[in-house]
Amino acid sequence: MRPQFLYEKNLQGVANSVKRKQEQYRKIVRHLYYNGAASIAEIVKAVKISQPLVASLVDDLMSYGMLLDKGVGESIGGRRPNLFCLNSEYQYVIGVDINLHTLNLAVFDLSNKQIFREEIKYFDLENSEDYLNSLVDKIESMISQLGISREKFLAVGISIPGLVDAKQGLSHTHLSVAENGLARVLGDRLGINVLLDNDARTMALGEKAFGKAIDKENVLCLNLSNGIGLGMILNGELHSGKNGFAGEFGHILIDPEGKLCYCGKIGCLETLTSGKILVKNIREAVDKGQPTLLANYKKENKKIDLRAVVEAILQGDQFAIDQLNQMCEYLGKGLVTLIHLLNPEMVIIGGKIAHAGKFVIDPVTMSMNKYAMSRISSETELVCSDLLDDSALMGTMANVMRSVLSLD
Amino acid sequence: MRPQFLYEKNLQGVANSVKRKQEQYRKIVRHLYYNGAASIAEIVKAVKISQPLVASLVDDLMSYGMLLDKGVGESIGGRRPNLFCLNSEYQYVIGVDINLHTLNLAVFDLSNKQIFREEIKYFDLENSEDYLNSLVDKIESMISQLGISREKFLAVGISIPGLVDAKQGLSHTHLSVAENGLARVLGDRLGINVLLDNDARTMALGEKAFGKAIDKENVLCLNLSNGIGLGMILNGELHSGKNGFAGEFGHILIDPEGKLCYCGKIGCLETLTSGKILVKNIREAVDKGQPTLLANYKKENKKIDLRAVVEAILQGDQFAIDQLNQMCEYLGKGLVTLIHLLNPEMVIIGGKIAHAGKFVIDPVTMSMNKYAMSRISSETELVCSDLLDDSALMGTMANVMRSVLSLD
DNA sequence: ACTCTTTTATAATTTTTTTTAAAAGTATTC
DNA sequence: GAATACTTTTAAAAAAAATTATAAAAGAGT
Repeated sequence: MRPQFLYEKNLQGVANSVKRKQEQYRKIVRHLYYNGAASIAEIVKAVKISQPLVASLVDDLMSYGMLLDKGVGESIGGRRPNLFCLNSEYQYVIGVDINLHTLNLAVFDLSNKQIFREEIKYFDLENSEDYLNSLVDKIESMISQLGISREKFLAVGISIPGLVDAKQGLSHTHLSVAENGLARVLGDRLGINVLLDNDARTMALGEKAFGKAIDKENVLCLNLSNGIGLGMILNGELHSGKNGFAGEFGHILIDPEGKLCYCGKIGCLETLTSGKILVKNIREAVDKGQPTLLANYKKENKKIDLRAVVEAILQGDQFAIDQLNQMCEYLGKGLVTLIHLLNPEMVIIGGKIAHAGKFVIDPVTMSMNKYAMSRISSETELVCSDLLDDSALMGTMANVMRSVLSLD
Repeated sequence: MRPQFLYEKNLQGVANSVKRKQEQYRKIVRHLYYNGAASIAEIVKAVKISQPLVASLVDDLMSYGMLLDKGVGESIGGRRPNLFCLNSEYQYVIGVDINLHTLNLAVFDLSNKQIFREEIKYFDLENSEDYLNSLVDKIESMISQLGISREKFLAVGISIPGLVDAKQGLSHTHLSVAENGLARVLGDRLGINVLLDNDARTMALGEKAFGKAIDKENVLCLNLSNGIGLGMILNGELHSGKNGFAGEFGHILIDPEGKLCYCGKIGCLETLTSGKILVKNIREAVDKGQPTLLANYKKENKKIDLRAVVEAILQGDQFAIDQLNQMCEYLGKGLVTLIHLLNPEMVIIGGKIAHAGKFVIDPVTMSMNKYAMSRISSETELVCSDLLDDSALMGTMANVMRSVLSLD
């Protein structure tokens, strides 16, 4: 059986019995992917198929090379079970995390291990055929470098900033040169299925699958870097809205008397809270002679960017901390709106600013305490991501597997 | 077979085959409830069960009296099909719409027809054993008046304002005298299962099942009366949040320099936009001698309440329209936040103010045009409910049937 | 009148489950 | 420390359930 069989849903002109069998296989693979090695008995309970049938399905999957016999496990008071697990080398997933200035690539095996990882700096995102070509080249060279045959790749998962319509595979903000839709164009060129989504949403999927949102049903994931992104897990599912435009948290109104935003509106959250603003404010202060660790950067002709600011904060730089605190007051205000509307159980802060840890969490918490109805907000936990810079990349893997193994 | 069989999910200590059969029955009943009369062939396509099996399941349901043979239908080029439909008198649902000052009661049959309907005015909601008793009395007398045996009632659906945890059957804001949870207490007293939810969410369910949200996946329903409620359909499902506190739209921040809200925060949307404020402002103006149709009300010693204001607006009262327009500007601001965050395909305005029709829609639309990013908001349709005062009551029916017929 | 459809009923076959039994342990008792 | 009782896991046989295939019925269109 071809590896791709998992991917082929909604098969047409195929007997019903074939579809049903596929679904049964998928249930088993799904369970093993999400829960690790299991005995026949455990699978039976999880997938609600009878034991003789599960045994024969597992046999089939073993004969295809998709499952491996891991030998006997621990007994819980009777005969010791035979454990089975996914053959992690049976298939692979390519993860592509597109950022404004860098590109992260990875290849995952079915145990979610990154068997290849590359960070390409100074890979500036631009809407050109050239960018598209070199993106394809990078992926192709990764594939040939690994020497894994193309059929072994289940899909390519892509994370990209801006407005994305995942259902249609369209990226509206970036790479609109791909006229038939980015997913389609890349898929055709690579000969591998491509799955696309917005960076904040992809991060949310990463957190749900591998981070702090595991087993949570209503979680908001903030991507705090130069802008503000929001990915939402609601009722256990990623929320994308009608056109995939959901999550424009950066452009909600916070200060009606505030500054003009680049989006044309006044007082958007992003005019008050964003990495870009933070850096800008600090640069201006440094120019005016503000004493701060970051002033040394300038002397040494190093660039004061967001990474540098976060570093300074972690080193205890008083001025930078103050600036962040101010920002967090506004961010808290915005978050309160989200919490009042959606009553999530957890808010996860990710992106570059998440590296600041308690230096973000504490002031945001204070702001929330001030502005939120405590009955509602007290049910919401505020934490920093522990996947950090990896969350989008891990999210691409999560997105692919979620799509492939979904049961609908 | 007892009518209640549909309701009994997660049966324990029962053979798997029995559960599966129940699920098959439920699929068929579900299809007939949501789509009306159908032939065996149509059911086969919809529920994905083979034709011989569907035929025998339908036979069973007929013999239980749950289904009726509607005779032959139109041919589409071959033998004319035999149509089957739900026996609408096989079971009934009680709907209870609790408002601050009135109580709406109804009994629905399985064709969603209100076979009984009563509006009880001056039935002020208060947190007392007395209220609970007279609520039960009203329901009991309705039941005995109809002469339908208790077993025929599938469930009681209740809509109530305030914070509600539907999963647990708890009403936090009102009727907390019911110590074991309102749903439980009423259920025990009535001897019928009780389903509880917040009024705005219940309205959203009503709109999704019977109103303008049919076939839509992402819809926001506003309950604009004395306060502001919000019910959200996201990814086709009602969103309640972790504790059922989602939808506190009235308490999102709109004006940081604004007035103190009764919730303790400053500048909440409800301090700027709500029926209560509208009425208050108009009353004050009337006292100061403002020329308006509503001034006559005062002369005639009639009360200036929200209903009167809406009436005046519909009669073209310039001052009242102006006041509403002002309110709508703020409401639009708030809605923009929602639309940016959730990218819904439709926003439905319900509640007493929805009676004003275009007098709300137009100014809110204008405000949205001003404050929203048009790429996102242009995908969102803004309409008034056509269920109007019935939406919560219809929603209780929808809630019960959704719960009973869900396939999980 | 004939062919072509669609719907329904019946028979045959396949699939799946339940039942039963065997295998391989653990815990306990004497 | 072996024998026994009790578990859990797996395998095989028997029974049940569900589907596919086939045929018949009932009508539409030409």
